Amino acid sequence: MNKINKKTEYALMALKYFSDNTQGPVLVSAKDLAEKTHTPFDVIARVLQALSSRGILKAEYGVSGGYQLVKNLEDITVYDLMNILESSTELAKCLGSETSCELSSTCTIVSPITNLNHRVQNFYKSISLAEVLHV
Amino acid sequence: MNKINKKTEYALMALKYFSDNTQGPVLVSAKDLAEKTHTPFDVIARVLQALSSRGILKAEYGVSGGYQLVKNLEDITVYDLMNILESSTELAKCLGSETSCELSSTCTIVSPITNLNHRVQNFYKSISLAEVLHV
DNA sequence: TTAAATACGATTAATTTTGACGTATATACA
DNA sequence: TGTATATACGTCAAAATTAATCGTATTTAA
Ligand code: FES
Ligand code: FES
Repeated sequence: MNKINKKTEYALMALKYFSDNTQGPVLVSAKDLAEKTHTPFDVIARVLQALSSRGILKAEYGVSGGYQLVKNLEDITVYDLMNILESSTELAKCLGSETSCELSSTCTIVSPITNLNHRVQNFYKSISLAEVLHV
Repeated sequence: MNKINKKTEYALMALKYFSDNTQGPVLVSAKDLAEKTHTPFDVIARVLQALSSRGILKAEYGVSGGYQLVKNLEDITVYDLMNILESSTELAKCLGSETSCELSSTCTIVSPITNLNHRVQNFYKSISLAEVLHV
């Protein structure tokens, strides 16, 4: 289906909000972001946690806590984001995990798929979030 | 999830079989291809029908019938194949169909997603099946 | 006439994605 | 020091999508 999932979409919305509102308060809570982006709280909360654990956001606990953008969008690629939020960035199930192609020895297109997979990943690695969001 | 679906995978297998066996008989039946590629008959049969309806294969009815490759793999792009066999080639549900982004006016990333979508599609349009399969 | 092949509508099964619930932990502030 | 508010995360259920199957019609060589 070649689609990015909702989590990646929500992440783009959140990051766009951060980069569009550099004047306002630095810390923005998950609740606020859910409202601003019209996304379900539970889901975007998870997304923010994931971005935080990967050093893109910084989390502040407590009453007036929230998240802060701490990485430059120029330095994050679309591939990075997918890697954090998609269940898998591989073009086929067999790639990447322990269920290796070589084991299922009947497959006739291991090397074509592997090759295409690399090309797609390199493509996504070549695009920064700054490029995507500042259009 | 960014994955190609099984139908696209099976199509690659079938097309690879055709292009690897230019010496043998020109017509190959769905049954044969299912055996050669170790794929479920019903599914690959549908795939072959789809490729046939789009002018990539030519179908021959009857007892000694089957399919024949009638298009040059150089002239088919990965995008073409996805367009034939994937439920959608768009990066987000809202793109392309009648459920337009503009209608769901709360979305904050319509133009970024649209832009990224074009880039991805152009990327897939730039790769031919010959390039993919002859590695 | 019959067997073997394509064509396709409809349905079911399997998998993946999305969202929700419950609870633990941390911190500012009254 | 208690309370409200915020992040963190394990688990589960619902929804959507993908994959596979069943049944039947049509075409044609032998
Ligand atoms: S088993 Fe990996 S491409 Fe087929
Ligand atoms: S509605 Fe189309 S990208 Fe959000």
